[in-house]
Amino acid sequence: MSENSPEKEVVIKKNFIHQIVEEEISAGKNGGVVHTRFPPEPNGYLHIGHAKSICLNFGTAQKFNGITNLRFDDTNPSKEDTEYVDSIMEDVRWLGFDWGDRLFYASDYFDKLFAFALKLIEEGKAYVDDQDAETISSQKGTPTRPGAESPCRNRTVAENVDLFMRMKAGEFDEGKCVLRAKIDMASPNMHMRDPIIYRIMKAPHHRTGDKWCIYPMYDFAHGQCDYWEGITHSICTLEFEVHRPLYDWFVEQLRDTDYRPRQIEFARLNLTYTVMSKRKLLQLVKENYVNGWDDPRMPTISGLRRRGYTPASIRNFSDRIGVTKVDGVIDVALLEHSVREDLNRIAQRVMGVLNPLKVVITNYPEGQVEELDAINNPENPDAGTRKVPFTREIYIEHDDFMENPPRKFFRLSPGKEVRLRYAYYVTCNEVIKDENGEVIELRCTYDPETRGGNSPDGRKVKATLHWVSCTENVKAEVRLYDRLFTDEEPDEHKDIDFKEFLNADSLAVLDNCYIEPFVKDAKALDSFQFERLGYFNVDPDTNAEKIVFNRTAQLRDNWAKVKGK
RNA sequence: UGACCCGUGGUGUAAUUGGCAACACGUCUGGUUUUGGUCCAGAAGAGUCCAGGUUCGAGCCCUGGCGGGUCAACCA
Repeated sequence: MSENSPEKEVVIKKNFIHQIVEEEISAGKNGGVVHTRFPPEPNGYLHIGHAKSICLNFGTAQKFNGITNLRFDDTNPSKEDTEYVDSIMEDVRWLGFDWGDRLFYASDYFDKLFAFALKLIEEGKAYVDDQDAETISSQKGTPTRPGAESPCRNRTVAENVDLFMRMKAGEFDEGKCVLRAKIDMASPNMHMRDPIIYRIMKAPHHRTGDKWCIYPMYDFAHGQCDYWEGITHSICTLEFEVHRPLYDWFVEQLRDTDYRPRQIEFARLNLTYTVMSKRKLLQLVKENYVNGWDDPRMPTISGLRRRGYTPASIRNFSDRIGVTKVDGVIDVALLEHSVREDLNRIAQRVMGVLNPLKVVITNYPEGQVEELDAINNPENPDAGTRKVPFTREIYIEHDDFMENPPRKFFRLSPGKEVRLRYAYYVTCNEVIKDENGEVIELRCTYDPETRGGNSPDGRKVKATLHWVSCTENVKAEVRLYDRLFTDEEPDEHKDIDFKEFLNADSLAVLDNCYIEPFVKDAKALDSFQFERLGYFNVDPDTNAEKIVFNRTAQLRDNWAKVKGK
């Protein structure tokens, strides 16, 4: 894809996080250093919601001359996998961000975390609880009722150290005991009621192998990792807001200087007509409602990439939607607008017929092939021109012909003259139908004087149609996508499963499409505008036998609106 | 019902330290056009959840309501 034209800059409004950072810098906090991190758990593919977070974290650092770490939050080996690690790195890079040499894993800190846990035990701030999960849970209380203290709460330090060492040594089965921070079972904040910080999990870890059979919980790892990496702003989503006191509590136990990372929460992205939770996306993949994580209908970054979205379009989208603590829903139309905007500027134009209707130009010489000049991108004169072959028999779009057209139909109909883009004016003389009365061919005549598309006598036509030669073309399969769900918020219905709203027509495969020869050497992911239709890119399923296109987005279509009324 | 968070056109965001609500998407008009695209011009649409209060003046401050969200995994 050509990236030659300058990227349109979306005006980024100063969001509340920028404002906080700005105030801290002018107050001299952290010596003016801004250091963020993007901390995905490698248990699934990244989606457009993560893109928002990536743009926020990397973007905030960039804005204030800071840097950003990539850190995998891999504290739960039972769910995590290197497959996800690889895809996440690919996606972040593809979006256009660089973490330099600062690639980290929470598992890098397992030794330090263990030592810190031991320190808490020695200070009487943590204890081993060997009650079963259910009992511990029942002692937690409820949001409105305080919890009860565990009978294990007052073990001696020596006892706790011994037990914890034996947990580490693998002497206990999974679920036999846990390490808990000793904070406050009566706290109005559930997360402060002696949270579990280590559990036994006899699963090999994708990085540490069999070294550990106990693993730290998220709350016991995240803030500490931030602290050790010198993170200044730990930006996360709203649901972690209630975790913040705990985050601060651990950092407070750990720190030996004035420095502490600050957790700031923002609202996660929701998009209309889709779902964004990893669990639900995983379900769509596992249960084959879509063809994998990178199915072009998925809101995953890999899906959007395969669909033909550009990194710039996603970054612009992220900038436009803003950052707040209001939990809202963004209209997908805004995302679609962002790709159209970017692709309009950079996409090579080409003509392609998706639903062909054969047209024979009866007064055009048989066997003649003319090479006509076509503009590659009217938005970018530097893109130049190309030749398009014209012949006696061509295909036009079936929708561009109507035997009995309504008032505002400008396209071809019996007796009417239209322009074939970059070619000639043609007039429809005859309609040929099959035994079912379906129109299968048109007989037209052309005006040789109108070569290139203009009439010397100044005669105007109302419409310009795209076309492809019947003999000089590339045959293609084209996959048309529609929204995956029929409901604006498929997972916001109390009693209806989101899958009930799956759109049965979200994918339509057309295998009788003809594209002008220009695309014959196109490579996977190359984007084109098929004039008058939309943006299409080459799917990786393309091989020597057939070229496959995905429709990224349709062009705005006023006729469709008129027709709809 | 405990704690924490949130409440501005249809949607998402703005509104300098309080000064007559702005931008984008969407919608609707019209113009240009060899893409019914792009582009250009314009319109409709909120009086800022409600009620009090402070003030010459409140979307911004105070009080009290109302509405919504999050939190009770050995997930993150």
